[in-house]
Amino acid sequence: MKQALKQFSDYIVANGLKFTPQRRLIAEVFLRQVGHLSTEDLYDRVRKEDSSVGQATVYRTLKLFCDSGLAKEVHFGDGMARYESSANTNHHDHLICIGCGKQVEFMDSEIEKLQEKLAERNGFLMTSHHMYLYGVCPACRKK
Amino acid sequence: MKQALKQFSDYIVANGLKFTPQRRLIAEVFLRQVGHLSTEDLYDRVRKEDSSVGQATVYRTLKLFCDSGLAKEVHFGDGMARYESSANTNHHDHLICIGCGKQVEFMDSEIEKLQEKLAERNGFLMTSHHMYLYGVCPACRKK
DNA sequence: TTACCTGCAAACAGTTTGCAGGCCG
DNA sequence: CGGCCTGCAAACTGTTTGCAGGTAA
Repeated sequence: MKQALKQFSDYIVANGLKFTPQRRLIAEVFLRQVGHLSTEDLYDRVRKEDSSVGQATVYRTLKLFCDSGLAKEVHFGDGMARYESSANTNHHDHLICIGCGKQVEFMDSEIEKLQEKLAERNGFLMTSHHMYLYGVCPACRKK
Repeated sequence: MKQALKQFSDYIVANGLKFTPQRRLIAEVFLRQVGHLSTEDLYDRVRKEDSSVGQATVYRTLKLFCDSGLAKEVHFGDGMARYESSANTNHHDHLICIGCGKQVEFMDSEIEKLQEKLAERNGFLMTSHHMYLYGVCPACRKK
């Protein structure tokens, strides 16, 4: 079993929960994805492999992913939650094209350092952050 | 008439729309606020001065604020839009306490510069960004 | 066996929209 | 006077929840 999936099943067992076929399937499909996934996307993909799975189960399982540390919820400001695996991928931020919606993920340790400094300057102990840069991508700039 | 309010009425007239009492009231109440305001907050405040105003009008007027450049929509990831005046206040980002929800607004030109550089490095022309830092505020750290 | 889970559908919260009447310009 | 606006309520969208039956351990 892959590492991330094992981490999930361990979490489940450790908390007296059950590692059901649905949870396994949802986790497998989710972990296959490199970037982020909306709940609906994930639901559609899961249903392609087992059409009997309910939407509520997907929602509930995604919550479980977050609790277990397997996934993280991210928001792009369009009133729809998205999730990304925090097991395979490292922390990153988002660069989003306002023309075509293309998304680039990046990480800049210099910015990260400044953020922590800034939080500290305000007396805060920083635990996490979200950063979204919006702009026009190379392809859209040519149009 | 205050500058920001004038900007709004100008925009309205310029687009062949009407500067109605409701729009005026909503704008006045909105502009009175220093930080950000949820739609519901604004609705409640407006109703204290004129209880006949409908919720839909507040929603529609907030959209109009955004179109006119008077306000900007911001998201904190709790599934509820908030708006802040872009007329009186300069651009800023948010530092949010995960303990008590306290919010500090800040602006750091060093970070801003790095963000633009980064976007450019990816071929993007940056137009805007959102940055949210989450952490524990001084008061909550002591608990 | 017995929690815990599931799918379903109803419930929810925030937001949008259709409509009949009202009012600004 | 005519087109834009309004309040109301119904519709919508993403998400959550109650329930009765099913199932992992």
